[in-house]
Amino acid sequence: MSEMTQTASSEARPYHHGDLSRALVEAARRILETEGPAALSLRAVAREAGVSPAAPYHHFKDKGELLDAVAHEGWAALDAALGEARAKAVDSKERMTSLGVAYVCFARDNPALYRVMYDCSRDKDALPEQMKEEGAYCQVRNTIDERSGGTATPLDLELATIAAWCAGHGLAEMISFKQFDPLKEALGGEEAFLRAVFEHLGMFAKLDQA
Amino acid sequence: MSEMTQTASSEARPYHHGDLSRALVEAARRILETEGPAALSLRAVAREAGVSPAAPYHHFKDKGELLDAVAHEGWAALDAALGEARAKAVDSKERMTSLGVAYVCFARDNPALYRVMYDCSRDKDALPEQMKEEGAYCQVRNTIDERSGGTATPLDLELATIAAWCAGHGLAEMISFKQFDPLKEALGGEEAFLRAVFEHLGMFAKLDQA
DNA sequence: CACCGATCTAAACGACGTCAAGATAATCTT
DNA sequence: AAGATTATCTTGACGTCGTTTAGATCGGTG
Repeated sequence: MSEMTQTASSEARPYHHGDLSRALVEAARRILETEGPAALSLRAVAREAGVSPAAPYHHFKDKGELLDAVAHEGWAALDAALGEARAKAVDSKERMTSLGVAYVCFARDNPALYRVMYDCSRDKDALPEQMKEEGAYCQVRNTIDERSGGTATPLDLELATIAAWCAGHGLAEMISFKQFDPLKEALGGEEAFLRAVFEHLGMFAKLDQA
Repeated sequence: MSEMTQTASSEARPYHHGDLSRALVEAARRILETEGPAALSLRAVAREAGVSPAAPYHHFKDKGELLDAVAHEGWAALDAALGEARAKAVDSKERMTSLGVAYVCFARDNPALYRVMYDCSRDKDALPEQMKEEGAYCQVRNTIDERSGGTATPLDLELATIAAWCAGHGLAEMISFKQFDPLKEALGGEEAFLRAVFEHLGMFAKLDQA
């Protein structure tokens, strides 16, 4: 089996790595966290994993495919984060806001990973299949459905899910702009700011009045 | 003065271009529209403008500064688009939705430019100054203020503006995913889809009930 | 007219993504 | 167990990129 996850500084590695695919993805995530998306070159990933620049091509068709793998892990992590938030909130009314806050916090805490996730999606003009089957998107839809007491029509449910997703993503992209720092302070912290914006969105006005 | 906007194929250009800054920005926009953001290299821009790869450095500190100039024009174009939409809508209730639709349509019709606009903002962790003074952001705030009859507190007004902006941006980024194509058809077109989502956002529930 | 600063070119550097050839090791066949 | 096959990794190369340095060219000022 594979030894430790190994960086370039380790002792001599056997000629065959053992599990280079995995090591490359982990190296990529390490670079993303420490140096940001701009530093994420294929060569840098290979360097970090301690292999030659051409080695990754035996495991991924090209750079894009490696990033796809990274993005896949990102979506899985987001799924998990939303799942936790959903489980914690007891009140159905509050659960939706918690979900939104959790989404934005994930993006804030993993900005580079979040960027890669959407960059990959854009290249394929589609959100990952992963989301369709019990992924993050479904969690949002289920939470909304639950909140509406199951009375929402499929169309309304889908529209509400899209609306919520867009609001979350939009806020996730805005939250890092320092423009809003004074406002965050005035409201007593970032999470309070998030909750205030979500409240203003009143994303479920239509469902509530039904 | 400057001759025609000139591509690489034109007849011999004088050694000094005349207005290379402008020509470079225009060349960049041309490349963005025809070949997309991935093809937008400094060298390609210089090629398109018919100058050497080093020429741009006498007008812009680096590639980022050229993109800043492109982004600046993008924000101006967005301002104009929102201004038009705002002027057309007579009903105060409808005006807000029209503004949102216009925003998303701008992003859909100028996807590469829209991307450059936000990429530049991210590099500076701030939306452009441009927006602060009668720019797009102010137009949204003014429209919201107008709608609330001027009764909204400054805090509520700011939060509502942020909420609306996030919703618009989020929807703008999602609209291109083909995931939602069936839904668009079901609703009878893309604009109908946009309006439906905006309606579901009920972005002004809080202001309306006041 | 001579000069000077602004503008452009030519040539080079290192880093990048990618590919073709060859080396090495694990696995399969007999 | 020995040889053949296949998967994996390295070396070296190609073209492109952003950027810098040195030199060529030109417009305007004395």
